[in-house]
Amino acid sequence: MIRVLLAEDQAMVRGALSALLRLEPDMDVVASAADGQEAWRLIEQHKPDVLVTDIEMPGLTGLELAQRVRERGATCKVVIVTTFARPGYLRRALEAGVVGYLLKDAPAEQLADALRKVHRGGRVVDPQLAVDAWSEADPLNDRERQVLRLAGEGLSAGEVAAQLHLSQGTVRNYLSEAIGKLGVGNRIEAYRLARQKGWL
Amino acid sequence: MIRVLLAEDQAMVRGALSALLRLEPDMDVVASAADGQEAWRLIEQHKPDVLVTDIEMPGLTGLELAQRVRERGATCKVVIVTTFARPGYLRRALEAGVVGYLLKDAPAEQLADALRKVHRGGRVVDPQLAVDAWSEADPLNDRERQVLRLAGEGLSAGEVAAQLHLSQGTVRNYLSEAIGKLGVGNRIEAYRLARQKGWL
DNA sequence: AATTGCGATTGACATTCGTCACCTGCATGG
DNA sequence: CCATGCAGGTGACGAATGTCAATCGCAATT
Repeated sequence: MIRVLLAEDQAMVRGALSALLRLEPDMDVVASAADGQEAWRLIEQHKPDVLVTDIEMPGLTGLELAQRVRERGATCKVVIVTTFARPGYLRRALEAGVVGYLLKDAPAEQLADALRKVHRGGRVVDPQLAVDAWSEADPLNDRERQVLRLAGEGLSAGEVAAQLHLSQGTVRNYLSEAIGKLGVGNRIEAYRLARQKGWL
Repeated sequence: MIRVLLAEDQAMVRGALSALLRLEPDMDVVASAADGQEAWRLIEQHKPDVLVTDIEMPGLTGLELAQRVRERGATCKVVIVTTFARPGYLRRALEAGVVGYLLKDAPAEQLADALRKVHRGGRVVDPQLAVDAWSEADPLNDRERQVLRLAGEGLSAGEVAAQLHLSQGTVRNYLSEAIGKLGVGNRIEAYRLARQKGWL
């Protein structure tokens, strides 16, 4: 019997995934959580074999949750199930000791199989995504990332400068560098590209 | 026996929702589709009682699908299940004759109940959302919408003008109006706000 | 002590953006 | 017929943006 804990913020999807796993005779969904904080409490309480978690959740993200599981020495395997095929996410996930990374685009039958494989000590990662993850490194440094994030939300150079205690010119320089590194034409495209790659 | 057709682009979620509904003794998921086109074919083929559809799907969106169901006189009720609590979406959905609008944030148990209620001839709409939908009308006209969509993807005024066969100045005028109507400071914020409201 | 490297800054420049007032057709309806 | 809109365009102005080269301070080398 594989004891599973589910973390997913959208209640309807959470319930549906739970129903899906309950159909498997060798699976037991011991609990489910709507965010990372709650998931961590339930992990300590139930000691599940496998944690199945989304990435983008309020409070503690799935990636941060995976890190915590590793740091605090919890014994459970972590499998990420997410919408986002972002190389940066996968990379961070693997660095956090995650042993499975599935996309919500993948067929539903694949989930139970993946959990069994992981429970036996295997790894399951979308192969196409794995290639992208190691082929393209994040070219941005911390400052560029910060500046790009804020600029992408519509703040002007001056407003970004005020928030980060930098000068307006410096902000424009960082933005210019980020635009150059990403090979695009303006801050809007830079933000979109970085976001899509999971670098923001 | 309520005969249900499921349209949802994420395979894993589609499978999970299907499992969820199959648990109900009075529900029968007769087929499921990964996009709007496929869903329409399956509706003609299976004549389901209820169509449960997502909104954002490749090709034909859930809203367009609902419109088509109404226009072509298919008898099935339409229930939208989506991530997006956007007033504009709900408004368009209701105009298209949709009788149910649920959020993926809502508890999973609610889905089956909603389908039963709809099947009996009732309506199910998130009450909070219903208020927002009628309080705020979309202030943008078609041109402003088009221009804003393209500008939001990082195109410059000149590039947008080329695509729409307009002059550069006109494009900037439309953008300026959109920015004014939305009460924001630049095209980036305008795009984000319009998108969030479901107006894009 | 001199050198190298790096984060941050400055200033100058051309381009793009956001705003506004004002023009041009063109359909519509009194 | 005229006038009242309305979609689209023009031109001009100031502000914000994107690009570069040069500078400063400071820490880590050597």
